[in-house]
Amino acid sequence: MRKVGTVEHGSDTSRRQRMAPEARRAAILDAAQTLFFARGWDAVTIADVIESAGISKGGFYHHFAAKEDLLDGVVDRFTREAVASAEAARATSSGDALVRLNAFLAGAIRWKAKQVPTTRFVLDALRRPGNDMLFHRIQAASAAAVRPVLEGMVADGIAEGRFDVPAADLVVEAILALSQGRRNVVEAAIRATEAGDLDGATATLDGRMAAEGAFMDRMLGLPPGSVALSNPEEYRRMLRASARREDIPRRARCPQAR
Amino acid sequence: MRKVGTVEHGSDTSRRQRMAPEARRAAILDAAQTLFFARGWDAVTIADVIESAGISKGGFYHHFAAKEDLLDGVVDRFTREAVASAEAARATSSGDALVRLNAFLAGAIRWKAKQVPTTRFVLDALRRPGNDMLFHRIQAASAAAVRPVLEGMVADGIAEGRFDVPAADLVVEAILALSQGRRNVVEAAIRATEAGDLDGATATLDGRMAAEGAFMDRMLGLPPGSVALSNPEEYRRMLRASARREDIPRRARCPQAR
DNA sequence: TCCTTTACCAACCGGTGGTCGGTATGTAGA
DNA sequence: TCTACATACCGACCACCGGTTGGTAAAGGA
Repeated sequence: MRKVGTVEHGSDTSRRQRMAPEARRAAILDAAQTLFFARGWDAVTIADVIESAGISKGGFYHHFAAKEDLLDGVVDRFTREAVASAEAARATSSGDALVRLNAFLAGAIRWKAKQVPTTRFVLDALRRPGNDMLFHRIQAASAAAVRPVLEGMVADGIAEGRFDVPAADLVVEAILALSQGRRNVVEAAIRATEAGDLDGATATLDGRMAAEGAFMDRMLGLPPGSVALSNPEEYRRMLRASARREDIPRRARCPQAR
Repeated sequence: MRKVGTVEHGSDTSRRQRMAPEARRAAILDAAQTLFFARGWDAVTIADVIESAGISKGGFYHHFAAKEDLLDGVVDRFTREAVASAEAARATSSGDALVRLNAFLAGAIRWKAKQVPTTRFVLDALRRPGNDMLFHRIQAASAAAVRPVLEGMVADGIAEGRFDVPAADLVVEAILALSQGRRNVVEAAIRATEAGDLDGATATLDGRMAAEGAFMDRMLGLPPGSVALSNPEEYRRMLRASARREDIPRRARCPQAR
């Protein structure tokens, strides 16, 4: 038996409003996502989350069994968005396989651009130890979500006799890897933009995308210039938008500087 | 001031043997590596490591500033081995760029085969939350170590007029991604081997490697069959060897089943 | 022999994820 | 309207983990 005494656990002043379960869950998830993106996985404590979400520790553990469930929730949200975007791009586009592929890729890039805050965070945090987990999970989940769509498009192109590939699954793997490797270029471009060199940043990013297009032409057995990823105006617009956002403030206290 | 009293800190019975710094460091690193590979990053505590290495907590922190340094040490070892293997393959091979590339790839695959215990661990643990970090670090460090070698070989081939590629850096990215994506196939092949289907496993693995070769032919602008990765006899031998090893035992106590 | 450095130790600490007994707010049936 | 049960929520408490600290003894040079 524990010595609890006559403590009034739920005094009227401290008791919070009762919310619908899904709403409370979403609110906690929102708070957690913001904090994770600002500080990284292991720099965020349950105490931070419950303070930000306005709930007690016990209340938190009523909705989530463990801290890891927060990660799952955030990653799930990303995955769902990516899938929805990819499926939408696939559904709305018409024409032959190449046209649809171009539309899909453009849509995916545009979705990625909307994720610049996240990207920015990942760029900052990639080398910081505590964020490996969050980064890895998001990347793996996104790739897993996009892969089947890409596979379908490549298979369609082959079936239509439009694409000529020796190994379709390897092509998909390579395309996925390219989009992940693009991160470094985007990082450089964003930094250059913030440093004032919008022209140089645009050239860098557009050059990378043109090279990716040429590479995909080669992989899919298409004549050069078929996969059209070069789009300087759009990239300029994206970079300019990315430079305008504010950084999410970091935690004030820093327990050990190491 | 802390109340220490007259405690005998280093009684004769408990004081350990004094070792050479590098030897002790290596011993701790060995213990840590075994534990990490068996249980994963965050399931291993400092207490586990020091118990396994036969040293006190204070002694541990004399050699390592933080738990993360253990990770760095383990990953560094891997990276160094990969680099050494790659450089050796590059140095010993003679002939034109294609011959050297084939020799290099064969050497890299053979090195990977020696890592089957690790691979086995990663395969088991990839979905377990605690190992994301270890997995991600090893993969990133290996890729970072191999990338410059690959870049050099591709550049050589282009300079010799042997390869025809639109974007060399993207080709390297794709090759790296292919070797990482191969993991899933290796996983399936090892499982099949352990289930008794050595022929099927060999066919699966060799098929994948043949496809990778064909894909690289395409990327490098070479006639089909140039990059020779198909080698059923060797893969059969590797798989048979991989099936013979024992699993590292897991931790006995499990704090919460969750 | 003395002194400095170094390898090592045990106790301790702040903080973190997670648990537990208990309380208030619904809501369904009598 | 009263009662009974499920559920949203609370906050004190706990085990334990990574890391710090003050101190000890062996090694090694002068």
